[in-house]
Amino acid sequence: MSENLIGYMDDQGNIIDTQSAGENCTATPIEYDNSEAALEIIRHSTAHLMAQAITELYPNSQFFVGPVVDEGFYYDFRVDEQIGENDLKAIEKKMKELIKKKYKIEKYEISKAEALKKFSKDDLKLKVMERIADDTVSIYKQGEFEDLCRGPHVPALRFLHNFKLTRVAGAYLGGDENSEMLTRIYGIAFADKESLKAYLTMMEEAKKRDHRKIGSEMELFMFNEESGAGLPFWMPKGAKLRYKLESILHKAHLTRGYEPVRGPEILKADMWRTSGHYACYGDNMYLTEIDGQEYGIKPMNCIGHIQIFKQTQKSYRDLPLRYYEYGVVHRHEKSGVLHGLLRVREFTQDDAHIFCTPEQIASEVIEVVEFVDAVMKLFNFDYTMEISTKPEKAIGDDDVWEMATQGLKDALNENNLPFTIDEGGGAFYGPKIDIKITDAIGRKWQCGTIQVDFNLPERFEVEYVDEDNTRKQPVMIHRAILGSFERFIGILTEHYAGEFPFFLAPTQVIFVPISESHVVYANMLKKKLLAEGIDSEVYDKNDSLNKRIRTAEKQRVPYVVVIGDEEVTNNTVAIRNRRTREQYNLTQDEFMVELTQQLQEGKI
RNA sequence: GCCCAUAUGGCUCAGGGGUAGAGCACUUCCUUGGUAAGGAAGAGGUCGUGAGUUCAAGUCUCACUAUGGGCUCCA
Repeated sequence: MSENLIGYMDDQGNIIDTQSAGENCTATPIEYDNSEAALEIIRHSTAHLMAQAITELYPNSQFFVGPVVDEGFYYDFRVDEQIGENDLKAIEKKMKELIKKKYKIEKYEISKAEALKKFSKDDLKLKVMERIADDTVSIYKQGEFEDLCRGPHVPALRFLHNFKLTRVAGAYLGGDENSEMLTRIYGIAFADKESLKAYLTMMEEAKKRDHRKIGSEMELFMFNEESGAGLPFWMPKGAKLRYKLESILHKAHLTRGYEPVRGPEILKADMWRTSGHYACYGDNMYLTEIDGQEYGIKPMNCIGHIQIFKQTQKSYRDLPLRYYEYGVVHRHEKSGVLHGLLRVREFTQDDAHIFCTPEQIASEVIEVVEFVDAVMKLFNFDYTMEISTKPEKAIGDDDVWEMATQGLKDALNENNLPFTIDEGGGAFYGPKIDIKITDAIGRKWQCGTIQVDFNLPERFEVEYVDEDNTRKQPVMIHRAILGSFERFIGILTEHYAGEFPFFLAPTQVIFVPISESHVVYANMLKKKLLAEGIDSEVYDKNDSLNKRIRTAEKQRVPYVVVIGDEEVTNNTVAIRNRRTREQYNLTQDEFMVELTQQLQEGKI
């Protein structure tokens, strides 16, 4: 047996640890390294080692589950003491002490009945066993410590060295909000020191591009304690960035046959009763009273668009009719889930509603999907699509749901677009396709969404006159591509680490005149750029040249342009291109051509 | 909402039961410099909010507010 053998993998991809495998196991051996299978074993055992250390430090602790997850492992447990980040070091130290005792990890099996008796005083273990169907359970033992566990584990503690406990958190027992909250400690482990170090470095890098950090460094947006949580303020730089994104998208909507509309921010509560939001979404709505009547601030824009559609009589010739709005909505998100721009209580959706016939659903959905793809390509985003089906809390008939869901699947299938299914994840009024993009730290965020809705047109009695002069009900397709400007800009910021493409950068050019005599030329160029819709600044503060270049660079602007005697005399510019990290000289005309070309890149 | 942590000048942070420090930023002056920090002087905070303990509280306790890490991943 190899020194480095820590388990086997059978034909089905199941991991068998050395404790479970017989003497002559013929399955593929798993060596101690950073392979997926090896890491799973190592991390699982590290979780146990952590539990053992916690038991020694906090003798009253009781353990629930300690699985391996995408990034490392965790263990949920109940403990009398409060454990904070500062206690993690002590636990790590104890873990290292335990390793020195060179325990083997042994396994034995007992019947479930015996196990129930053995752990009769441990209600968490009993809870765990409730979820086990088998008649026998396995127990792993290392030194004095033993734990009910399915495995797999490394043969001995000597395989565990390169780990780090990363954070302590609270977690509901079984993930149920109404259950008791246990303490959870997360950790990570690798087969070698270098990989652990690389992982920790990567986490540091991810922190550096955190949109909250960059957003405050670049003065894009802010929050304010006195004003309330989850309510973002857009500072001049952020507002410029946002305006550019809005403009790009505005043009893209017009070329795709959308028409701009706008509804009020607040509507009578009866509207929300009719729509079903009051019943299904009321907990998340901000309600108020005006002149003795209840009103609700809109959490969605659909109602406004429906009213506009209904204002004039529509013919089948008007369909598909596409209304779009940068709709400001308010939603009461739980305080604990707020997160920078990625989860806020007031945000602006790039929202549209397409009124069409059932026959037009597939082609409209395809067009939206193409629109989504164009936007994602513009920013080089990877994204995935997911179809969500009927949730528990829903309105509308089952067969209506079925028809709409099938419509979405057909649209994607016919175009060979891959998707996954989220059973029960739909909105209460219809099935949907969600577009999820991955941010710099690998987190997935739902951005765009395409939702088919047969319910609202019925509830609001939306109609059009068909070819045969009868009144029919159109279908509504709700869709957003960015999702919200807030979240999307948050993700963009992390994606680009603040180095936005030229067509989005809040300040696109910074001029640094070498001395006072060059300021006039710089200001003239600034004006010229502004006429082309390009934002620039002139850094003529009384600082040294080097200092001003440094300050300009730190702003992450695409172009820093130095202006001196040479440039003024020859009508040229000396460019520092921050995106390509190159330095070169251009004539004024060449410069204008280069910039306007880059503006064009933002066209979709 | 729940668990844990954090909250000091605009920003980043140090300090720590006896009435606050640094760097950057800011203001003024000198310097007019060719590609990532020239020099000098100066202004600015009562330590998130409220209450309590104490002769004395940024410093201890409690509440609140805000921020951060979590709350699907099954022995």
